[in-house]
Amino acid sequence: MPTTVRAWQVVLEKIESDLLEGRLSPGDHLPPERELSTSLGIGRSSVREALRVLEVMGLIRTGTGSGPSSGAIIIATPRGGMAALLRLQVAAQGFPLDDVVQTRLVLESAVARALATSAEADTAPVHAVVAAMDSETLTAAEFLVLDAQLHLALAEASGNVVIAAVMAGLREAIESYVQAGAAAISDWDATARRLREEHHAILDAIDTHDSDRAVTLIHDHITGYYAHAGLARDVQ
Amino acid sequence: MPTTVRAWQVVLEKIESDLLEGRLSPGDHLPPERELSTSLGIGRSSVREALRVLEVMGLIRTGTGSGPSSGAIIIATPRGGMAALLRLQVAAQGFPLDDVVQTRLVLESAVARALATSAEADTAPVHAVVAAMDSETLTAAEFLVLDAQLHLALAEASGNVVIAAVMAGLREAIESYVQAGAAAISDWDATARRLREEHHAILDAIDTHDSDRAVTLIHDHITGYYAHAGLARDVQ
DNA sequence: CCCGCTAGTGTGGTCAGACCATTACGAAGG
DNA sequence: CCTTCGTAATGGTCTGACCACACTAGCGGG
Repeated sequence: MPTTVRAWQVVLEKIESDLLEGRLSPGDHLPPERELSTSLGIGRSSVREALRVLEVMGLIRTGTGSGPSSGAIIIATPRGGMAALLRLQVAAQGFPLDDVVQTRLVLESAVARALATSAEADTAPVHAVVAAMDSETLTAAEFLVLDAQLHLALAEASGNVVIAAVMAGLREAIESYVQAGAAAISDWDATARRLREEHHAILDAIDTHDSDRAVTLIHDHITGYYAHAGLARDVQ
Repeated sequence: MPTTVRAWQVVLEKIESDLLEGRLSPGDHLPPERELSTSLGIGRSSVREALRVLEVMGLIRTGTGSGPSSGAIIIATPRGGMAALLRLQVAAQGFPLDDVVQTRLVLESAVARALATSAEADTAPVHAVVAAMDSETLTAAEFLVLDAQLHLALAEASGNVVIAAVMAGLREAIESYVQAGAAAISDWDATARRLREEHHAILDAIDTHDSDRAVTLIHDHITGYYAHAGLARDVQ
């Protein structure tokens, strides 16, 4: 039992309960910091600590000045917060790299299966990214940026925002490792060619509703890259 | 491009880079707030905002007083942070309930398959929880607490801390809905009996390495509860 | 010499007040 | 009617102060 509730926790709980009770919804403005401070009987600095947490977690956006775009506004965009959390945990060694990769594997396999099974999934954004990656003039870094977009587009096409957010976060959390791995690959052009072919094959399997093949392909695609880049240790 | 880097971001970036470069590791103490403040040329209140973020994300633990357990200590326990993030996002409607349930489904199925496939997985903690749930004198709330522990124990047995953390967070994020669903079930005793049987069946499938059956059982177990409690709308 | 109490020190937790930068709005002046 | 400048509202930041807490060193009594 926490003997003492810290001041900023009071603010956090108040806002969370306001959200749950429907007193606050996406798009709404939070009361100004000074008003929250006086109404809760809590110093403004403590209020700010709570708002900072909400901001980093992607729940609010803050803006100075006056007018409709100022103040703290509920936005509920989970991407940034999830990415920050995962990135920091990986940095602090709370999340082993292998577990991150394996989780990606689980989620992407599920996404591929869902897309290949669904009849009305919209894969147009995925096709657009794959087409962009066909350019031969891309550097490794540019290629990897598009690759991240591709996997994110797949997750978004599945329509599950939780999976999309987690996958985007996982990918960003290991971004530096992916870049380092690319630098360690001697023949990048050949690797890029192979990756392009795999992307086309995955998309083809999805579009032809061959779900088992889609899952196998994306599984091999991910494990293949990490093995090739010398990052994986023990992926199933 | 962020035109202005806010003061607390500087602190966050400094600590993240210290973690990545190995200058900070789990168990280490952060410099005192006042020292960080002067060394970075940033006000103490801004330093505190950054530390608050790290604390809520489960990266550090703070303690007053002096001695080895005081100050800010790197702990990297992702559970609390993941749970807080998911809970708030669900509250703010950034994460639809259905997507949360579906993600649970994906992760738990993967966990069940991994456990049933692995030869040396230690399922003793899982058995202990299942045994505790066999008591007939449990209230619905107590039963659900144990149920949460059960699913968490399964995830932990798989050895993947990322999946375990996400699953624990997802479960906590929808805890209030699960409780509300239980209250809406008329014949709770019969439901509890059925859930117990399903738990035993799942564990049996895992122990006999019947992975397909384990996946099917856990899938039906979860979808069954949400449908019965009137929570699910569109789970695949 | 040893034990116990006490004053001191270092830490996070909190608050109050001040000032700045930015933005919008409105009134005054052309 | 349009432009311009002042004013207000808001977050962003810093400073300084005080409190609560936990340990530590040193003093005094036995």
